[in-house]
Amino acid sequence: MIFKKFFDEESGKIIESSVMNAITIDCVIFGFDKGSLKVLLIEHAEGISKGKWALPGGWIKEEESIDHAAQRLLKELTGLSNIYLEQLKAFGEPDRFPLGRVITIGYYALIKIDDFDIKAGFTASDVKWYNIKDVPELIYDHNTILNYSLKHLRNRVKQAPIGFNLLPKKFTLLELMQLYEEILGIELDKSNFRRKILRMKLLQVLDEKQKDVSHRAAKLYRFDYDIYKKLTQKGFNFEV
Amino acid sequence: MIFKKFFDEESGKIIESSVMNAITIDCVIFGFDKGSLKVLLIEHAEGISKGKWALPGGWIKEEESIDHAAQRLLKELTGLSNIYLEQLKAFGEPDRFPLGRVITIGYYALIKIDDFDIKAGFTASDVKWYNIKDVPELIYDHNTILNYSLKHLRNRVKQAPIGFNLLPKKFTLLELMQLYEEILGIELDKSNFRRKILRMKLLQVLDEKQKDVSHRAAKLYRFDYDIYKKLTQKGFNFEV
DNA sequence: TCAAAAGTGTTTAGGATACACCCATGG
DNA sequence: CCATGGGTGTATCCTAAACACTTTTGA
Repeated sequence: MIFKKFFDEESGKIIESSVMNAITIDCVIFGFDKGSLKVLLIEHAEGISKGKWALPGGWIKEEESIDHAAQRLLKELTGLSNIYLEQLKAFGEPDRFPLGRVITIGYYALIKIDDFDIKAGFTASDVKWYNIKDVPELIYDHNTILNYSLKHLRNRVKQAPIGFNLLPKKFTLLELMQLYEEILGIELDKSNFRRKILRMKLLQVLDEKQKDVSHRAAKLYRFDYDIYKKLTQKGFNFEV
Repeated sequence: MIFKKFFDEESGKIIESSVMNAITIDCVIFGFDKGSLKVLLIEHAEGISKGKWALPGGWIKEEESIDHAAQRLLKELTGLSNIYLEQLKAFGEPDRFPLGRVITIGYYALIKIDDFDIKAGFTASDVKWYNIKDVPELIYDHNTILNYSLKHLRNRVKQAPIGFNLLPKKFTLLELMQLYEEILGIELDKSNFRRKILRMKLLQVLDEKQKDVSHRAAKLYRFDYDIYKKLTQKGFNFEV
């Protein structure tokens, strides 16, 4: 039986717990800020990868489900809970990890950057949001995992309105459009985008407008998850 | 180090090889025959699940990638190689396997039933194509895995022309339409389906017709993978 | 000559696309 | 009064969908 150290929230202490020894979880956490898609990376503080950047990840406890492990790790690493988190796939090349055979299960999350402060966990010396275009070389196969996630995100965002998880609760239509433009790498027509997105009836207009902008203030909208659930039940396509 | 028995093709003997001890692979193999979607199941010949039906699956060797393991297992179990095989996702509830903590990685394949004979492998006492609607209770969480695959297949089939993997090389448009109807559980309009599918330019008309049918013989078509590759490169949607 | 499926044609409604234009606001 | 983005309107083209119709062939 292998034991690893964890930070226990209830007691506030570092405890040891048994973990599965050939499987890890790695999380690709996407954010969106100032018109750019970003990913959360950590710098390893110890071990063979000390000083190198990596996707946040960790070990699966013996008694928890893998989904739970992903949620737990994300909470430990970012402070966030109850967010959009999805399994990507398992990565299992025999040589992906230099110290033995370890398969990792990739998860990805979309979060609202403004909702929380990031802070380096106890095996990380630093944690930073990287612009997708400026990601450095990462440890192991983490660049592969990231690229796969990105491809997956581009597909998923066209199937379901998951992009909203990257925006603040209240947003303008232009912000939403720019999010899609950034993720998909395409240009969209303002007028047509408005019509398309509003026709879907997924957005609620708020009785509120932008402030402190040096031009006509735009209406604010919010995404209505209940409406979305009703629409998905009878099959619903989200092409932009 | 844990060892398991394998059938070695080169020597024709049963050999022992080291495997990863907390991870398995399970395969959902879909087929299509006489208008019905089918799945390949095996009956366990030994162990705690003796006499029960299950998805074909097995252990991952220490030195092989998980994709390779899936391909190998599929070959051992069905005789088929080099076919459309995709990772689904990992299933990791802590209680999914009764004798310990084992995470399984699900794969699925679409194959042409007529292309090969199925035969029970050496830890299986029987192997059978089950109509999707008649699948019995399976071991562990295999029903969950199967249901997930089915949902996934229904989605995937709308994104990419993977359905062709289920049909014989030469097929009629009506057969193709019935395949989609069966998988998606919907009814399609013959005329509109023809137009839509032919406009995509994915099919090559053959200089051949159906034989031995008691009505007007239909033209035979085949799917052209090269054309498909060209089309996908510039983003290509496959809604039916 | 009938049944059954192959295959074609036509009409209509609604969405996609492109693009011109007016509106509101801060500087 | 101008720059900037917010927001609306419209003409054109294309496709989806519904459905009626003709053709071919074996029994």
